[in-house]
Amino acid sequence: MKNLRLKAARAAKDMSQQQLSEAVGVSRQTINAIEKGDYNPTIKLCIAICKALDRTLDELFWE
Amino acid sequence: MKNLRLKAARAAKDMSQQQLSEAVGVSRQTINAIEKGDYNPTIKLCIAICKALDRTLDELFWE
DNA sequence: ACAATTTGTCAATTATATTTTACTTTTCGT
DNA sequence: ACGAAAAGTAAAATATAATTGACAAATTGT
Repeated sequence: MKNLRLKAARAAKDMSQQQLSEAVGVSRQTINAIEKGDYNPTIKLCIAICKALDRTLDELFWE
Repeated sequence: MKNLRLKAARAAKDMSQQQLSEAVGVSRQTINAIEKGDYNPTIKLCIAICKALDRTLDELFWE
């Protein structure tokens, strides 16, 4: 189950996975894995991602 | 930084930490630690907690 | 078509979320 | 006041999130 909302929100900000990973302080592979959907980030990281992309938890991570 | 919204939402459902932990499939200590605020659950667990308490991520975990 | 950037993916390691057991302290009903 | 349930806390073990390095595949600009 890919997270396409995250991918789209990142695209809307014209950021690469690399740039988002730096903005948020994790590795690029972590962002890639989250978008790919094969794991389960911490809430703290989700919140950091939301802030970097000007979205809320519900918008990017609620099902 | 305690999570008082979580504590309140659980109280509103009249559930003990034990009952919530069982509803969600984790240990009681994990629920306790999240309410106490000294760590950082996974998004998957947060979503399960929200569903058990009929709340959304933004209501319980957004800052 | 070519070069450069971005993305996808893998294996090995490190950091940390979660479990288990166990004990103390609060809270609440009777 | 008493006992039982609920909540708070801690140490050690286990599961898994996240890192690092590296390389292939796909995308984008010129």
